[in-house]
Amino acid sequence: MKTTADDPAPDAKPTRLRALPSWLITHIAVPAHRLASEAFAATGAARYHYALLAALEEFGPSSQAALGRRCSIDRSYVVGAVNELVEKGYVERVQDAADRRRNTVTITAAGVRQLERLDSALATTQDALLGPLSPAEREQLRGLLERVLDHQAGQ
Amino acid sequence: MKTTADDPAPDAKPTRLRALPSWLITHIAVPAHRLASEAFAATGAARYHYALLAALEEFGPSSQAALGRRCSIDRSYVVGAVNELVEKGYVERVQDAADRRRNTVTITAAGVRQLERLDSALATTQDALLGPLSPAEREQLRGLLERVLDHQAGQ
DNA sequence: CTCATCTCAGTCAGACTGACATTC
DNA sequence: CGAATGTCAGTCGGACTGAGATGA
Repeated sequence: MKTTADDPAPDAKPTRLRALPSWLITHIAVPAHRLASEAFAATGAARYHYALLAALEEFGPSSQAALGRRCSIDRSYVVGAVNELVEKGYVERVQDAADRRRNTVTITAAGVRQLERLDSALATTQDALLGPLSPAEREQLRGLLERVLDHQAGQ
Repeated sequence: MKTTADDPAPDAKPTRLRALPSWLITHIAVPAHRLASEAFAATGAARYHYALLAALEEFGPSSQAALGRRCSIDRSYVVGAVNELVEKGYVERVQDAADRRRNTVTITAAGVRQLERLDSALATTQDALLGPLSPAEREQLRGLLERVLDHQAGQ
């Protein structure tokens, strides 16, 4: 007897939710975060290491505050993450002579190598995340997401 | 003097991050979540109300466990959310006569009206989230996200 | 004086876990 | 017995806040 809706495809999602970009995004964010964390852990990296190394490699030596702004990371976390990176020899932290409030953080050669290791670990991750999407579709998705993020950053 | 990378566009994001779908998604998820929460609050709804009402409207009366599966909500939260919806008169909860472990939850006429209010509140939200994307691009994005989510659900 | 930087301590909501009684 | 349901308690890492010391 079919009094309740328990029988058919017990985990079918309501079409209203599937039609809602914000719902799709917040739910995809969960595996996206998990996959990235696993890739980091497997490469001996932690939470914000990749973003920090990427910013240092691209923009050169920076203060911790600037790093935080560039990577959308709170300055409180930058402290700890830079500590870890220093300990592993991936960055150097020296007090800025011109502005002695600041620490100038610089990526090392070992840091660049670690960044490249993380690059390839993350490439695998993106495959697992995007699954059946073709390269063209992935780029399409990436471009659309980039525009959405830019719009939000401009708010 | 330009010894550090603090000067140019102080919040420019590293291209490595912008190239990473998982980074884009997890960062867009933050405003997406915030915008939806605000829309819910403004309509007198809370956390999971929309998903639950949508599932009930589409699939008919369901047990709380089935609701949780359909909406990807832990059954612990379903309890509280259904309590709130009952209190507001948007759903009814009665013990299932055939299986007395279960509560059968049914949406009311007032619940359908509330669902429609939430529909239009969320439509505004999607505009704020997706900003400059054309309708065709939004549908393209939505379709790609849907395929990614389906792939993750199948994992 | 005001502001930015770095650092650490504390807070706080949200996601998850475990346990339990009930019923199939 | 094992499995599912509804319910409630507790736990736990992650995001955020505030304050304080230093210096521009």
